[in-house]
Amino acid sequence: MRDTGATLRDCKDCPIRHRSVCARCEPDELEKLEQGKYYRTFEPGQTVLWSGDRMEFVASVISGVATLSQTMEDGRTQMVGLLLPSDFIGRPGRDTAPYDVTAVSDVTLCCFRRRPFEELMVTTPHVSQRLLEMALDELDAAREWMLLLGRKTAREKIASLIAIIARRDSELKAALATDRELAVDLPLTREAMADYLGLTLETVSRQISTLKREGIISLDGKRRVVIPDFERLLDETGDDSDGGPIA
Amino acid sequence: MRDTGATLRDCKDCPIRHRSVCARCEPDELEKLEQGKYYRTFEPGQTVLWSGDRMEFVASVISGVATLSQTMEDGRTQMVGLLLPSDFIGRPGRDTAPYDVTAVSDVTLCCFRRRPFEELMVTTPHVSQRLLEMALDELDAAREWMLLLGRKTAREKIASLIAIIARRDSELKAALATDRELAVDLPLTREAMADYLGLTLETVSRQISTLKREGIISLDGKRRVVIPDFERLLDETGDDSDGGPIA
DNA sequence: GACCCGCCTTGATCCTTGTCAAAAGGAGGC
DNA sequence: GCCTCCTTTTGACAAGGATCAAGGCGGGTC
Repeated sequence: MRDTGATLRDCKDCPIRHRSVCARCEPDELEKLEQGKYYRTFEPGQTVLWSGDRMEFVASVISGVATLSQTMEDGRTQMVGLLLPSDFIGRPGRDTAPYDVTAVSDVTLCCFRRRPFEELMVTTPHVSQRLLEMALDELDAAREWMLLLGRKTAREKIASLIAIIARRDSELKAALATDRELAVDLPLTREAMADYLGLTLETVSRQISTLKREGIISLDGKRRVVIPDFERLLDETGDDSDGGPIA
Repeated sequence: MRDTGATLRDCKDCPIRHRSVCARCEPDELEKLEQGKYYRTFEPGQTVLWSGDRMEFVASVISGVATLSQTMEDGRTQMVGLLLPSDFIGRPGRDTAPYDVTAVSDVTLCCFRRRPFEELMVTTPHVSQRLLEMALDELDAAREWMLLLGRKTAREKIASLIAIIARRDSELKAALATDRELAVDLPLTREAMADYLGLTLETVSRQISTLKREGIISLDGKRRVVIPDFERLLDETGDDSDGGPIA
């Protein structure tokens, strides 16, 4: 929770400028936003927000990975979202957090106090427009995840997770060459993957071992996955050939 | 797909006026909307939209129940949303349907051609504001469903489904008296419930029988469920006592 | 009333995944 | 270098839910 200070002060140089909630803003709107923002950082494992907490701020993820998760009374946990750079935390018009937000890696957030932000939304229509787009995209992602959780086998779940991370990774870097060897870092522990996929960590480990044994992936250390043939991995996801679920 | 004609012409008398996408509209905005709208009806089992179809219109559900679902190549199906009166169909800025939309009962929709609606959104801010609210609510519902799909047992899933339908039902009618006997109609077949819950229809049937045997619910016909003690049903959902999942 | 068809229930069995347990890596501290 | 802690792997076994297979109910039609 230390302040990163002056290192990231200017919105124009912000790495997520074109994809975040402020992506559509005009220079004058950006200036207004710039007034109220402040940075916060979190270390791996640190909790950003507890479910039920009052939300004093909203934020965009600038760097790092955080998770959104729900826990039942007896400890069963389900991850309901993965927060990556440019993703937005918080919901205008709601003042308690519905989920736990936990940093997985070192995370830097660009925060705004909630009230001022809500007022700002009224005066800068480009923010609410963008927020609607982002909410609808998240809704699609959540629904795709419902198919995975409800109907896919453990093997398909693992293949899907790796494919999704690989696809997002390559989006960040360059166009995806499906026929080229590809390597991705899994930002999650086996347990976090299990919580995301609705499995146990043992099953995750076993399925990864099986995919490795069959040559569909290989491991470089525990966390780095090499994908010799992306198409072949996609065959294991249960989705139809053009990548998404039939949808 | 027959036109209901003149029966529902006036927005002021619309049963979903205060909860739909136009809930926030001022009289003058409503007038603009009124120009472009038209009604369509669908019979049980009829498909409103196939996934992949061009979406020529957006719509609000006025009456009846429809489902949103995804199907995998081999036929596995997952329902990703239940569309009830006031729910919105369609996504501004996207022109192919991401999911199948199917009428479960007789359904009446209030439709707008998509392009004019999108233009309208720009000129009537109250529509996009309301759409953002609705999208965020749906996102919460989807995430609650992810917990159910990923972590709940078959028994908890059934109990949760009945509790959710009961709660929504009583919202429509009056305040929920948790200690009073309560009866709800399940608008879904066993198979549709299975698709919603990520189970097979046999498991759904067995769990309903078990809950009945234990006196937690009783059946009046196949579709009507009587809940003698709502609290006791809630105990079986796996959620914490105040109703929602810990969240 | 008899027949049909769709929906639902129930039973027997199988199989995927969860549970419990132990051991193997790997990273960091002393 | 060695120890400790945490993550991951692997094994043996149990169990929850799926699958396969009959039947039963109920609402329509003729």
